[in-house]
Amino acid sequence: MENPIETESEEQEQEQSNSQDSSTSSQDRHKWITEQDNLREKLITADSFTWKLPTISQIGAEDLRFVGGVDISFSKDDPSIACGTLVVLDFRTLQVVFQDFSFVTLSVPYVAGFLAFREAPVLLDILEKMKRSDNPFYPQLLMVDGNGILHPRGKCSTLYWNTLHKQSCTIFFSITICFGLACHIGVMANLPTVGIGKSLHHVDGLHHSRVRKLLEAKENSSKDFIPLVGCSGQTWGVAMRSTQGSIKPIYISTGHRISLQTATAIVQMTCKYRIPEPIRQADIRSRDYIRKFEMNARLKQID
DNA sequence: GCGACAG
DNA sequence: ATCTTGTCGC
Repeated sequence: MENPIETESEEQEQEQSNSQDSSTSSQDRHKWITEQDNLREKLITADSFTWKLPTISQIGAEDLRFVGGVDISFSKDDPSIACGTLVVLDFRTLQVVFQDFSFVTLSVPYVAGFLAFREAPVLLDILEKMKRSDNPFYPQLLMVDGNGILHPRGKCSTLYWNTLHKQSCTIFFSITICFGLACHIGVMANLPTVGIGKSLHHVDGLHHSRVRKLLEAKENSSKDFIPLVGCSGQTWGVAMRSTQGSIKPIYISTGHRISLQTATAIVQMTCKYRIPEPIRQADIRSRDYIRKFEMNARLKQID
């Protein structure tokens, strides 16, 4: 009888001997995996902060006040040119109180499961710059455009037949590695972070069909929260229907130093639209910034 | 071997 | 991520 834990080492690498794609070699993937493993040792998935969650009735000085949002937009002219953006919102008013941008040329490609190695460096730079300057608006919590622990890396798994749902499922073991962009930024910046996914990253038997069924089962309320419980029994995050009648939910997961419960509550309070306001503002302003940059580049061409 | 694969 | 058109609603 095989011990299922032994499948742990079956980290299957696709050998890319293709010389064209030097930037995603298996050596790179190996380095990335090791780095994720190391950073994950510092991951905290429970509430770990000094501020408090404001209540409707009373406002305290120690309440959460400054919530950040980060996003990256790309040039349509040159896809390697990107604009990293950090915004900070006042949690009470949801108004933007700080914004900063940074242009970069990205050499690391997007590889599913390794988004952080492409996007985190720019965003961490902007955060670090803000912290260095002792800016009073430095965020107490950061929302990230991408997942937290809802992340499929390191499939230490086995297939089994789930008679209840009449489908085959993948069991994950405790050694499962889950460390998305939000975790990566959270640990590196030592900041509470929440991951916001706009589409579902398949983990532990969680597929669109399964989530859709769970959503349809709760049609009465305007704001729904569906725990994303995988076949193994682990809760990876929450699917949230943030807008009334919206078919497409957002996917919330713990990044760092926050529990899923607290994260969900805060995201709900910042949702004027489908996407929570810190992420939405970062996205809008980032696009705007790169659009103006491209307009300038066009004008210079004419000269 | 094939499909799937956050942004 | 980005490319796309119109359309509905305030």
